[in-house]
Amino acid sequence: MVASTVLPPTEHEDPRRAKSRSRALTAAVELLREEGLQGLTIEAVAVRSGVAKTTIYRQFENRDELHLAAISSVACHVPMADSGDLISDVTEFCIGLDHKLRNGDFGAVLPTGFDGAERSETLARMVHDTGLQRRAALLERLRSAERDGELIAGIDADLLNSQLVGPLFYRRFISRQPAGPEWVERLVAAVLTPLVRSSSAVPVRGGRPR
Amino acid sequence: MVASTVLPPTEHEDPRRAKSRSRALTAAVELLREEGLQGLTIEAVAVRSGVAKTTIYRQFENRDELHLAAISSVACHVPMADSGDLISDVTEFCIGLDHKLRNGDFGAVLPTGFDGAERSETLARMVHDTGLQRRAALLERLRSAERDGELIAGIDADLLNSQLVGPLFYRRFISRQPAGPEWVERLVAAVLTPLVRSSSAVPVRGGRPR
DNA sequence: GGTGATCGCTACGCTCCCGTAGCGTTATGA
DNA sequence: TCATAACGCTACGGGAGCGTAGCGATCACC
Repeated sequence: MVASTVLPPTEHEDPRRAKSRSRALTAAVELLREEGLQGLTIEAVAVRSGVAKTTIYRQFENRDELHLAAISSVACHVPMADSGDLISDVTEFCIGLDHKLRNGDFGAVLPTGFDGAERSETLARMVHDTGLQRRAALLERLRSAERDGELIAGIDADLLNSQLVGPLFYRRFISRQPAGPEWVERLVAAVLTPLVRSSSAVPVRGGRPR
Repeated sequence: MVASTVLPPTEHEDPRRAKSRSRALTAAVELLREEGLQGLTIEAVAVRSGVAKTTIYRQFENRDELHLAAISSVACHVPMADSGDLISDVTEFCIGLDHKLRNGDFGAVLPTGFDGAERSETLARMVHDTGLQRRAALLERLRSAERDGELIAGIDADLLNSQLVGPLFYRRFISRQPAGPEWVERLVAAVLTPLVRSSSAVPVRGGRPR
């Protein structure tokens, strides 16, 4: 996906080529941060990066391809621990995700793709793929908890993913409300507590796990 | 909010003015649907609506203001019933919201504002305000259920709002997964069942759902 | 050290869109 | 009826950005 226009797939790549692409992508991400999709123009990237416009066109066919590459260049990895304590692992995971949504390049650049994804299949897939690693990690952890008997059997892992991660994205991009570690902690507790086997079923409320 | 450039607030408005604005806004929404924010230009709106470019400038200072007005013009109302059965009321409400997110102008136009909201305070407020009625209706219904004893006491209504509505937005705009009435029903059940008092029915964690 | 790939630079034509001005025409409301 | 407010139309200067072409200089690799 997002292949450069002319690239030797496995073979050795000319370091000059790699460097100019890297500089262009960095500038593109900065521009997206500061001015949004509107500010992402080939000309602006050229000026900021110091890479000649012609050189940029040698690696990216047009602005859309550069945009795509910029988004995929900031895809982030959120680590998922498996300590045996599901709720604390997932809480940590969600706190990490929330932090990346609100501080890193990832969260800043992602919304530049939402509108385009409505009409571009490629961009839609890119926006979607952005969450694949995260979703896979979460699902795997949930299933492992199910196997270990920490969770009740028959959980709907995909539904749980939406329940855990959806509110974070929602508050960050749509309702634009604050979140923060304590809030995320409450969210995870509310979602998972009713599903864990051992603990008595005390739902949500002022619980203070960990 | 989003006041027209030159408008007599309460006084009678010239019907010619109202009509040209309405036609312009309709065209703007269509363009946003079909081509996204990129396609929203004063010239394109003029051509499509049949309203002269100069006339559009007489009512909207620039593209951003027109964009803002277009978004606020599609703000939708989701009705909330109070039948005494909380889960069925909320389920219906969420199904209605999901439907509007995926079919109406509202869901099509909203993402055109996500990127800009990162940098424009006005647009951010607009995107946020888009959910005010919905949030208020949901919160009110939750509190009424709490008063009636249908819900346990001490619920965090704002958290619940994010839990119920967040996943819908998330799947619509970010993960781009399908939803549908059955899925929404499962979501609402998962979120609310652990909190309803008379939980003789369908405990999510009960014996052995399988 | 030689060869080919890559770069930076300048320049260009082109398109789109901006926002304004001027003017005659038409509909509104007093 | 009549003043005026709003309209549509045309025209314009200007800026931004696109994408390409041609060139000499430089760097990587054999």
